[in-house]
Amino acid sequence: MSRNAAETEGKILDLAESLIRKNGYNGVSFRDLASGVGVKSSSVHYYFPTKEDLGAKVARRYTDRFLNALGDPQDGPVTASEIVKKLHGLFVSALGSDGQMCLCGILAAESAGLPESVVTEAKSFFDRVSEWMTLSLSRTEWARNRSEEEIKAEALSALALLEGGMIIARVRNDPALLTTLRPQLAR
Amino acid sequence: MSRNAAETEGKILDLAESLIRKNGYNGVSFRDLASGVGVKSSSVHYYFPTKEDLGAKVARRYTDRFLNALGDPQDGPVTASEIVKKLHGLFVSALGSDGQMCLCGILAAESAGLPESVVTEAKSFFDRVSEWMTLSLSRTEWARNRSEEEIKAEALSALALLEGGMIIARVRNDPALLTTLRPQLAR
DNA sequence: CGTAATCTACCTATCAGTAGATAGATAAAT
DNA sequence: ATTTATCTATCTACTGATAGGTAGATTACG
Repeated sequence: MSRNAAETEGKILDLAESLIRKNGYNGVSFRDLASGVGVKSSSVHYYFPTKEDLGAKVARRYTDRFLNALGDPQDGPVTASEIVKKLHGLFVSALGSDGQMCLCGILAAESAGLPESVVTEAKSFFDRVSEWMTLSLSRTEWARNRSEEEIKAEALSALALLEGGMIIARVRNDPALLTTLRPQLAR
Repeated sequence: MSRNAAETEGKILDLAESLIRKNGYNGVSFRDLASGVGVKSSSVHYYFPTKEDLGAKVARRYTDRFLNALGDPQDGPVTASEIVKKLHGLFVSALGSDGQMCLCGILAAESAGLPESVVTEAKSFFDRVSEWMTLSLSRTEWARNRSEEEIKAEALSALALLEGGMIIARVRNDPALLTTLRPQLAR
C-alpha cells in the first residue's frame, strides 16, 4: 500500500496523457490507466469521477505546461525567426523519438465526438498558443509593416503546419519530417 | 427486405466514412453502422469480416476518390498557384460546412493504436497526394530553379498546413479558417 | 421444362470481454 | 473520530465476433 495521493494522481495524469496521445480519447479506458499505474479502476474514479473530468484535466495540464515552456511573450525572443524556432522546437520535442501526437491536436481531430469540457480545453490550447505567437510576433521588426490580421494569420498557419506535420510524421513513422518542415515556417 | 447487396455495402461504407471522420476509428461500432443503415450488426460483418477490414476499405476508397478528383498530374494545371488552389479546394470541400475531418488525417492522428492495414492505407493517402503534388509542381515554371528535394518539401508542407488547418478549423468550429490559410500556401 | 442444389443477403441468438460507473468495506493517516 | 486513499464487488451497457438459420434468387442438371 503506497497510500501516496499526489503520486497516484500524478501518475494517472501522466499515463492518461501518454495513452491519449498514442490512441486518442476513445482509445483509453479506466482499466488501462488503473493497471498501468498499479491500482484498481475504482481508484481512478476516486480522483477523476468521470472520463470527461479526466480528459479536461489532462488537456488543461498539457496546455499549461506548453505555455509555461513558451514563456512570457513580453520577455521572449524579439526576432520572428527565433520565435518560430522556439515554437518549432517545442513541437519537435513533443513529437519525441517515438512519434507522440500533440495531445490537443489529437483531441481537436476527434473533437466532434468528445464531451464538451474536453473540447473546450482543446480549443483553449490553440487559442492560447496562437495568442502567444501573435503577441510575440507583434514585437518584432517583421511585424512593423504588417496588419494585426496578417500577424494572426501567420500565427495560425505556423500552428497548422506544425500540427499537420506531426500527423504526417507520425503515420510515416518519421519524426525527422517535422524538422524538415522548419524552413517553411521562417519567411 | 430490401435485399439489395450493392446498396447496403455502399451505405455501410458511406456511413463508416462519415462516422470515422466525425468520431475517429475507435468512436465507431458495428452497431452504430448497422442501426444507421437499417440492418443488424451481423450483416455488417457479412460484408466486412473484421473492423480492420472495414477501416482499410473505407480509407482506400477515400484515397481513390480524392486522387480521382485531383486528376492526372500530366494533364492538370501548369502553374504552382493553380495546383495549390486545386488541392486547397479539395480540402475545403472535404471539411464541408459541418467541419468533417479528412478521413486519413484523423486515422493518421490515431495511427499508433490502429490495426496495421488501416495504418498502411492512411499512409498511402499521404504518399499518393504528396506524389501528385510533387509531379504537378515539377511541371511548373516555379520548379525550374528548384531541386527535387525542395519541391517535395513544398508538397509535404502544403499537405501539413491543410491537415493542421482542418484540425484547428474543426475545434474552433470555424470552417472559414481553412480559407484564411490559402494565402500561406502560395509563395 | 422442372426441380434440385447452391448462393446471396440477411436474420436471431449468443459469446466472452470490456466500457464507465457506483456502493460499500477497510485500513491508514491526521 | 474523521478524512483519505484504496480495495472488492458489482451493475448495466456495449464491444467485436461467431454460429446457425432462412427466404428468395440463381444456377445446374436430367
